[in-house]
Amino acid sequence: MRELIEYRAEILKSLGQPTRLKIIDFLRDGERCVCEIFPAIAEEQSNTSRHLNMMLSAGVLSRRKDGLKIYYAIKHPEILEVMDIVTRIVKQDITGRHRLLKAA
Amino acid sequence: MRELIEYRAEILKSLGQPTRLKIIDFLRDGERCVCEIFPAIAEEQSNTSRHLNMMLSAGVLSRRKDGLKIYYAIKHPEILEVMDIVTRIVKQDITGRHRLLKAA
DNA sequence: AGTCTATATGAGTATATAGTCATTCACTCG
DNA sequence: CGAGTGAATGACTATATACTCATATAGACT
Repeated sequence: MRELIEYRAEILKSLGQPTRLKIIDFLRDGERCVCEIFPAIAEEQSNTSRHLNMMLSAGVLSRRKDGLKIYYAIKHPEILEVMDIVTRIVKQDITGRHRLLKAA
Repeated sequence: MRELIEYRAEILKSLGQPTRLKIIDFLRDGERCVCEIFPAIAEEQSNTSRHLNMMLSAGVLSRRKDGLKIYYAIKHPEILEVMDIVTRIVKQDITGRHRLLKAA
């Protein structure tokens, strides 16, 4: 069961990159094909494809083919919970910083 | 507000590495000094120090000095929620895989 | 002051990552 | 079949990362 740690790290790492976060944010409302994703996040198709693939093999996304298009979606709704929690932490920390700055 | 994404990524990235996960797991029960942490996770003192520093500047850990010792702790309890969710995802995925393997 | 202890840092190495451009692959459909 | 479309991949570059060993810092204690 020691690989659990590797697996957990893989998931978290795959979420911890700005371009991939943009993808996750964009997929929040449901599955999208690559051709919708890369313009939405303003990245190259090839780069987007690599990031999608990485999140797929980390177990964060799922993939579905329909004709020529490949649709990616967030595989576990819990991923969105994680994102919400992290967003909450960030906002807390930022207001905390403001407080400190004002106090200084 | 666009830096929010960078900040979120920084937090998640800082959690997405096996050695750092071991540290987080070890700090689950409360603050510990470096001298307790690095033997517990079986890593070099210097390497441990760097990881602690990284998580500190990502806003994941807090730091307290007491005499010669430096105590690190998990800064936001929400971090543990995140870890629990991710663990749940991993376990789900693993049992899912087993099911698939058995079916095959 | 001098020693000892706990932590941090410099320097170096090997590997991983994100990104780009060009090309290939897998299909679909006329 | 052949053209055209959407997605993936090869090759490359630049930068970041994890780690190690050795050394530096900061503070405590005699």
